[in-house]
Amino acid sequence: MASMDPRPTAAQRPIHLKIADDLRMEIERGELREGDSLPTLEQIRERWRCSTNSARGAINLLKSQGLIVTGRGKPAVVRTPPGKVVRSSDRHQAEKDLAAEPEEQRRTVGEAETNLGMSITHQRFTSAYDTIEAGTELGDLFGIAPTASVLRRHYEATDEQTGHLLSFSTSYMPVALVEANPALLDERNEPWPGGTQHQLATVGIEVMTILDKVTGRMPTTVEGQIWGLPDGVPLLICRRISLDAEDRNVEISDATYPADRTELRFITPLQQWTQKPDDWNLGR
Amino acid sequence: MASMDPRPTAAQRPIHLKIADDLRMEIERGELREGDSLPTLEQIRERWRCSTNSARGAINLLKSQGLIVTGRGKPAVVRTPPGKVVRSSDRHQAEKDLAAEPEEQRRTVGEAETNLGMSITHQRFTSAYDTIEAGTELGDLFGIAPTASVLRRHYEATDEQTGHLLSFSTSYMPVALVEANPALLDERNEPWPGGTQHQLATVGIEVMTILDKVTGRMPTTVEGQIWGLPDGVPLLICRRISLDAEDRNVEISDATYPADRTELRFITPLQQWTQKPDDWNLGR
DNA sequence: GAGTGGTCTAGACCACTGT
DNA sequence: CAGTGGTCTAGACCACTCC
Repeated sequence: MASMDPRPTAAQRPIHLKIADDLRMEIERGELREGDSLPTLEQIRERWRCSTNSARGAINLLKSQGLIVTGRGKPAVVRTPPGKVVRSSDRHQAEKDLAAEPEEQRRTVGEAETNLGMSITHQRFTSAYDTIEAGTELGDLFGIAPTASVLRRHYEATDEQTGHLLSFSTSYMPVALVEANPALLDERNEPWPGGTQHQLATVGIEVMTILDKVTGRMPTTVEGQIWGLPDGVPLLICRRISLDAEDRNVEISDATYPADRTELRFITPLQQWTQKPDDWNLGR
Repeated sequence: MASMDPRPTAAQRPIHLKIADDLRMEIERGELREGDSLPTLEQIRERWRCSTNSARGAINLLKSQGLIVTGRGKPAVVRTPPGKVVRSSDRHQAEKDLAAEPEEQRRTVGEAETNLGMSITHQRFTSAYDTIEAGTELGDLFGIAPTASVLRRHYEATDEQTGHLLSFSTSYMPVALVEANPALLDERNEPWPGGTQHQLATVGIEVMTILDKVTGRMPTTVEGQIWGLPDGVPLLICRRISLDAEDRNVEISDATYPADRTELRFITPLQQWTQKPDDWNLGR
């Protein structure tokens, strides 16, 4: 098997890969720790006897893998991953419970509080509503005509100091479902006390199941800028579908999260065995 | 605000970013479709009047964002994302149900069948057991001493044709929990009919809750090779913790998935409202 | 102002694809 | 064997940080 392998030998392996591997091993062995400076380009050139561009190739590779961060005038340093903010699925039940509370209760728990361990005063929260045609994708999901109207609600929060995004999501609901309560179509009613689940309640909809679909991809250049992401940090992409008692899709929400500072957490309760397996507790 | 912005003007913006943006816009506008060839380096040099290295810079950027794939001798092409394999949390309940079935039932449903829509004959499945010290991280999670023994089970499946990884996971269980049934410590008993939940049943443990923690990061060079990943594809990282009726952690499983071909799906059932919200069904 | 990374050029050679 | 991308060199200039 190894003999069939057309891999280049060590000698002809690209030098920038060799450099990057050596540096990565130093990081993994702890010789370079978080926050430490990497060798300068000059030092890399001497140590591995290569040109500037090859040294840069190695640095770029490590950067694109999220291992280091760089900046003009400063040496590249080993990246210190930020702490992760947890977004747990038990929030779904908590929001449903909240929606059944009387208004004065609901008011006390704001929407913005969903967002991170950051002081609310430093974030700017915006929401915008519009109405669009469903199109084929949303039409299929909601089981409505592609020409039917869909209410699109866009939410984002930004850090006032840095201007960077802190949260970003878009929600879709069929207009036919919510127009019975015109207040739901007006963005001036945001933030709505009790959130989406209470909004749906005002038109007689109780959400019974929530389905989260999670995947990931790299940000575009623009996305990297607006989130303030260093190179090499992926985005987590989450589509949340809310279903009512008849398993109708009543709301779809798309959200993106920076993977380096986000942990999505999902809890699955299992039903108790009605009958234990026949070799239950063999051990005693 | 804009006036304070020290961003370079269009003129002094790095040329490789400009090239990459222009090409990305062509892709987004549909002028370049999936599978289409990008301009050659030569053409880029002419069109944007730059050097080879700058043209390469643009190509590398688009590649690291997962938008294109490249190969020697072939022009770069717009990437066609592979179909996504769904991994749903309802499998947790299905596995629990299976574990309660008699052995002949359990045998019919193999472990390998968990893996993708691929013919089983073309994949090679391996498992390896060893016993390690818990260490502080696992010790904390299991509530055992850092010096206590933990059974580590490693599973992977590879595509026999390409040699690429198809699935990869590592599972941890405290030895103290499972040693009552010595068969559990022997990797020659893999694949175990009924899976981990049945294995735990033989030592008197019923899993009642499963907690999934999901995040993402870029693969290292080696990880990219063994999964056969093109550049610009992140890994989804999933840690699954199984809890018994007393909320003890009884098993921890770490798995990684290539984000471009994986969708993780989580279902959250909500409890019915005992009392409808007081402005229920305002609309009629 | 010295040191550092970021950008850029012009051109060479090699590895691979496809005709 | 022509065309293409991958690697590499040697060196220039600029932007930025830190002393």
